[in-house]
Amino acid sequence: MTTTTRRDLPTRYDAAAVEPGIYQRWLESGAFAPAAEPPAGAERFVITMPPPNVTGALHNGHAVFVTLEDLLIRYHRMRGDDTLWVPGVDHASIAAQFVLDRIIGEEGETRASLGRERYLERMWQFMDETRGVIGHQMRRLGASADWSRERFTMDDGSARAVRVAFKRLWDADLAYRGEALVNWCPRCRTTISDLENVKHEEAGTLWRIRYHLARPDGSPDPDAWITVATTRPETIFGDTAVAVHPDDERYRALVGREAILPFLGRRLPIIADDHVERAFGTGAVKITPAHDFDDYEVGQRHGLPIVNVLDEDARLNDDAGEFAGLDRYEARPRILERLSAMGDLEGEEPHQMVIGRCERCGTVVEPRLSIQWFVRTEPLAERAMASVRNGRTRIIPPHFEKVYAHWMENIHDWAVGRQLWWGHRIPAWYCPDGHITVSDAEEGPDACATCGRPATELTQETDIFDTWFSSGLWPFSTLGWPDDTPDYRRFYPTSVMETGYDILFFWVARMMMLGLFLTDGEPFHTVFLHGIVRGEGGVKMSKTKGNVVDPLEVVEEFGADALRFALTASTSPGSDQRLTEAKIAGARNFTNKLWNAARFVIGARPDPLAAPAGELGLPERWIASRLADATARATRQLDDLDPAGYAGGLHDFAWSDYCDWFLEMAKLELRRDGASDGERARVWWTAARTLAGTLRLLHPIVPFATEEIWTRLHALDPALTDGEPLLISAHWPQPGERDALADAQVADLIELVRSVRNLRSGAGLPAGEWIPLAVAPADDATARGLETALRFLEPMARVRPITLRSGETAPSGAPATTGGLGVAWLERAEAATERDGSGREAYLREGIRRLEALLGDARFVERAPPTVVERERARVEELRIQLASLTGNDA
RNA sequence: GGGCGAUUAGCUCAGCUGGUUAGAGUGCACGGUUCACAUCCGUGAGGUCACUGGUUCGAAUCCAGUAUCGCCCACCA
Repeated sequence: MTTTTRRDLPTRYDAAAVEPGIYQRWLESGAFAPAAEPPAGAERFVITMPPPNVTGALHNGHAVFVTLEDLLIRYHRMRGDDTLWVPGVDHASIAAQFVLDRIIGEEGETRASLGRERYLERMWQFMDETRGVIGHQMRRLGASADWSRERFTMDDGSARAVRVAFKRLWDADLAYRGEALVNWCPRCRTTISDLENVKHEEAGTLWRIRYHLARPDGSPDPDAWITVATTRPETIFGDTAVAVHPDDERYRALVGREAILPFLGRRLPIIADDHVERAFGTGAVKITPAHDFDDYEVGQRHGLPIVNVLDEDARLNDDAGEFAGLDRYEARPRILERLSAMGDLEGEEPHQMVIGRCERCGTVVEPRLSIQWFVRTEPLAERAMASVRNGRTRIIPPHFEKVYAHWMENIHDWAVGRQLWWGHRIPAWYCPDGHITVSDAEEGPDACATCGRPATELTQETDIFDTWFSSGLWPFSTLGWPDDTPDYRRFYPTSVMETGYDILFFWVARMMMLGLFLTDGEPFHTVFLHGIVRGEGGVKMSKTKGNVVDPLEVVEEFGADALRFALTASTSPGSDQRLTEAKIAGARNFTNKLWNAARFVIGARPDPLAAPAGELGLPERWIASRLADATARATRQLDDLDPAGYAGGLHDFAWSDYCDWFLEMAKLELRRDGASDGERARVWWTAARTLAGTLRLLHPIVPFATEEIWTRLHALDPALTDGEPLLISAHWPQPGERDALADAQVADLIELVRSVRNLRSGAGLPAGEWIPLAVAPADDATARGLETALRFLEPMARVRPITLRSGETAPSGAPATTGGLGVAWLERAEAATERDGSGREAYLREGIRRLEALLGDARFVERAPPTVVERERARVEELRIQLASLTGNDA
């Protein structure tokens, strides 16, 4: 038999060196995948994760979701639940095309030069190169997802789900095709959703332009005009009216007359509409229905013609006369120049305005009139709202329920078509007569659903779906839907959907709407939203700012456990957090602390190990009680989705209770003269078993270090691990019994040790010197139990000898302290001359003063609950006794 | 223009449904080579809980208002 000793183990835990090997062992053990059959009576726990963009490398924002989801799944796996975590990536059509366009650009190609087919071939090739990156990074962080079920939103299963979903929406009249003004990115050359149209406050200019009034013969009156204010002179060619407010006295006489459009000479009716803000600009607005959302509505109200003057690249088209062919921003100054030359540019002023830019490329978004596919969202939103309102799906933190509800209430129809190539093509076919056939068959329809023309005469829609359409199906499409598969039956609906609050609308809302409609149930019962990870100084990490911390670099330096712990310990649902190197280093120190505690335990094993003998001593009973408490708390916190509380609580338990106090006491017991081999064995077993219990509790958050230590404990003696060779598959512990007496006794001991150390330090006594101490026990009962306590007090406070002085009080001037165990004072002449370092007396006096004031207040005694009054009375009594024993006076 | 959140030690943050003299980590100061760990151990300093009112026997905690910061939504061109 080989014996492991401390010497065999390095004093520092080298996370980066051991983590990959541990992950490999987990993989080989098959621990990540659910059992073939659900365990009898097991509860279900299924994670819905946000599939990251296939194109992007993982950043620390992703590390948060990997960490939180992994910790939940590991916890529930240990609980014996029927767990599943399906990993995967999103095809991110617009983002992927953006990246690929750049790549092929470097190769001298463009989208147009390649054509759709070759472009898509190139895209799949690109996917082969990048698809594995995210998965690799997730694994490095320890993600215990079921990789055998890994999915991609462009795989066949997703494609089928998309077709079926859309067909059902179409059949239910929840999808339609129609003309509408949509957000258009001239650079990406596609429609984007409202959410992708990011508003920015920017400095612009407001120009005042004269539109001459029309004379009866239709010619412009050189001496009469109406001045409009605009920020977009280049859309002038699309004007079809001038609007003023109906109550605006300045213009009342003009309503009903006509103005002449500069350059083109078109006659524009002057109309009255409430939409116009009298105080803004000149109070007169040019109405351009094809290029402004407001104007479009005004146009609808007044039956105005719609004139589109921009092409898909945002260049002026042939309707722009002499300016045709110019880019919108090239045209602007030229138009202004000409207007100025004509004397019709009345003036300009700086103007702060909100401008929409494409989330992906930053180009100013152009409202564009086109025929698009829409999903009718109102009926879907109604249900999605109800599910949250009635609690069938809860959102954490709860205040996001309001945000969610507000968005749902004001929802617009969802323009789902994208004029891109990389994505799921909309399964709609047009026949020459204009009929639309939507089919969910992979090969498309056999014939026009309306007139029966054969498939050969039909042409498929070229638009693809918004990426979020397929993501919206994720919780069930990844489980085999629309087929009634075993996975779907077993794992749907899912349990916790964990993601960042920034995609609440993009993704969560869509999953709710589509899930409820398509599966007739909520896709998950809990939405857990985490915050954004910011860097040093609180700035959001972004590539352009160059402050992105690569999780893999962190992992290499500090270990995945450290990153996971740092992220978890300072996460608060829905709130942003700052990730600093100091935090990560602190977490790394914690894993090192665990490692060294294990080194001690392993090295301290008596050899040979006798059979444990005797009753559990005070430190053993105490740590068992503390472990019971830590277990109960950790369990509750994980059930309540309080990962930060869980991490923090165990950090304290492991570091403070177990290492600082229990192991220190255990050392003394193991080395105590006169201890029998059986007693030593008993103490060691407690130390080792408690360590094992702590590892179980910590495993979800620091899986690697705990697994590594577990392995060594198991090798040392399988009895320590209950014969469970791998911690990842070990069971979550049940909390043991609390021991109130041991809790109190050790709490008193700790207080006394601290107080005496405090006295020493305050008296300026050298750290290494042994100082005589006198102790007067609080009472006879304490006196009888004091022997054990003093055994620990002596070395821990470095006091010797300790003399019992029952009934005595501290001589005046002696550094003294008191607590539950009684009074203690340093017996040392020169110490007495030093200042009283404890401050204990002042503390007690202040406490008594406050409580007496409180209890002397008749209103408090009369109105506060009796239990509270009673508790305060008992407290003041306790403090009085302590003070009396300390000073020798009857206080 | 609406709405939401935040404001607690130098820094990063806990503090649940109101009830000891408000905590932790980190930083700082001082002291430590006793054989788990200096990525460590011990001791200490440091906070009128943003401000003003109110409710209450009692408020960091509940209510109202104010200020500052942040975020989300929104059709003044």
